[in-house]
Amino acid sequence: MENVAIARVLAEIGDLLEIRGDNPFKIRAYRNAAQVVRDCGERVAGLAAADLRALPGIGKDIAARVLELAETGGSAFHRELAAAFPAGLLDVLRLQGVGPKTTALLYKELHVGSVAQLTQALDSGAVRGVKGMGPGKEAALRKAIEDHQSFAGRYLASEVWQQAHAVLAHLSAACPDATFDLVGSLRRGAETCGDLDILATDAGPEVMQHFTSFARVERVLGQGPTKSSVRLGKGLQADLRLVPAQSRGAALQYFTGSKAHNIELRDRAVRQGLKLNEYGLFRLEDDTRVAGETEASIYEALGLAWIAPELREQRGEFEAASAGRLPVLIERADLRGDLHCHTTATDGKDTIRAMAQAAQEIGLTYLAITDHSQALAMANGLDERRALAHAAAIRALNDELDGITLLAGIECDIRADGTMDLADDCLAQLDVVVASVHSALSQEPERMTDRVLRALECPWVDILGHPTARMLLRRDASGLDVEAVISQAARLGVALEINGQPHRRDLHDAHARLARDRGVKIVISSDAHGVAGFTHLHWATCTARRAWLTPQDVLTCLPLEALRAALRRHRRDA
DNA sequence: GCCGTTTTCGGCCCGACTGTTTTCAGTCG
Repeated sequence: MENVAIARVLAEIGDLLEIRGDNPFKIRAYRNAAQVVRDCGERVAGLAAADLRALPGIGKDIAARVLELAETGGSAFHRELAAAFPAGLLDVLRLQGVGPKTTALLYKELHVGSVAQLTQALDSGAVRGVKGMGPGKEAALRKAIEDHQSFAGRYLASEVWQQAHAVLAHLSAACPDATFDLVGSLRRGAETCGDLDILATDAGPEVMQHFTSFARVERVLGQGPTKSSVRLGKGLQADLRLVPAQSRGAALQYFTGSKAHNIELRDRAVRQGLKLNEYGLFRLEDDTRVAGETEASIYEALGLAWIAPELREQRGEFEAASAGRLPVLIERADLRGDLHCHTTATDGKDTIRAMAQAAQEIGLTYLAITDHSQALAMANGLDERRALAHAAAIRALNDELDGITLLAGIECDIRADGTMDLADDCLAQLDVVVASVHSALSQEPERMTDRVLRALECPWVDILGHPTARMLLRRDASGLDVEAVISQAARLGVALEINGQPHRRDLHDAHARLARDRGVKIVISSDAHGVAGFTHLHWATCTARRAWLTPQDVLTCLPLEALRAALRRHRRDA
């Protein structure tokens, strides 16, 4: 059983306990454990009880449930809880504005067990007969159902980024003296976002009116003097909070999250006789402000170094910050080259020359052209003859370029049986080979793993591209045993890619961190299919930072000659 | 249900907004 599947069951136990009205701290414990499992780089299904219990937030009971899930694929406790309520009740719980109390009330009073039954209860007028349900609630429920049907609920970070900048441009024009910060999951560099969070300082309450009257606002969900929420196009919810300038640091900290990080930080404050909220850090005894104008002042007052937003996921950042062992995280500007992109030779939109110029303009000093191999017929993939001719053209262009060096590479398909799509003597003549899986994605986990392990045996494979082939919000990762692949990559000196396409972000952060810990080098790639695609390096860097990576962990931070020497084909220690 | 440099028992983050309440509960982040 994969981590995401185990995490799903644990989270659902939390939801069901909540409807049942159970101890809120028990509910939190299950949700917290679900997050820990989801973020764990290793497969928790493969861990022994003692190792499970070593994970933060997993104690005796939850460890036993995880073991049971790993062994049997199910949990008796989960089945028992689920049997007590209709399956559709969890959908009711997830409606906007509907919490556990309302869900339980509707179920108890009206036997509402699904969104469809809630619609019926609204239409029949039964809802308004329930105590506490007025016309306002009734209308809110109808809107929530409407939203539930039209919005899936999560958005790619890159989509939210675009909307965010449109909102910021509008607000900045309306309130030129105000300061606006993007906070929430977007600031943490997350892969997907549930909403968009914006913080305003140095602004009057009229900023709320400007916000809710923005042209792209489809619905105002709430408006007050310091907090407003709106629904933008495609259903994305955006929240704006206004705080005084002296609280900007505290509010940045608070609204950036994550929730788990904030709970721990507040807990630390309480243990030191302090109280932390979005307005500042205060002494409990007399409410004296201790810090709040900057984020760093808050962390410092709590005995911690400032923690980069990407690390705020309660994955060991507090221990590192208090011990002075936080990593100096990689930044986009540390990247000296890109080893994965496409041109018009296959499915790219721009020529070799245009790609080279675009890469140079963003500060790169080398670029590997890695078009597709023949198996990707749909993309006009290259056979051996075309691949070598393409390589010759790439190298010839180097004579005309100044300030950037092109490498002749290929993104070679890994066939369903694990053999490479191009002959060894062809691959040997190239400067760099990225091996990737593009087909037969539904293979059984064992077969998929064997396939990739076999591909890595090919001595000319330097990099494994987008290892799990997942597509965020579209399809799950393949059944690949990533830990086994990491071990093989470490043994053979193959680098693993963090692919920056916004819907890939593959490897994801937890696996990239594990790979680094096991001695595997990482490559940060754009997989650009046109000059605009180099912006993907930003998203790959976000993932690398969330994986705690430093420039020393990433091959593409090396200058060209050192990079060449570090590629698997040239490694002396391999 | 988890956890421990005050603790193996007794805690566990905190404030804004909404709708239904005539003083507050529920939800959200």
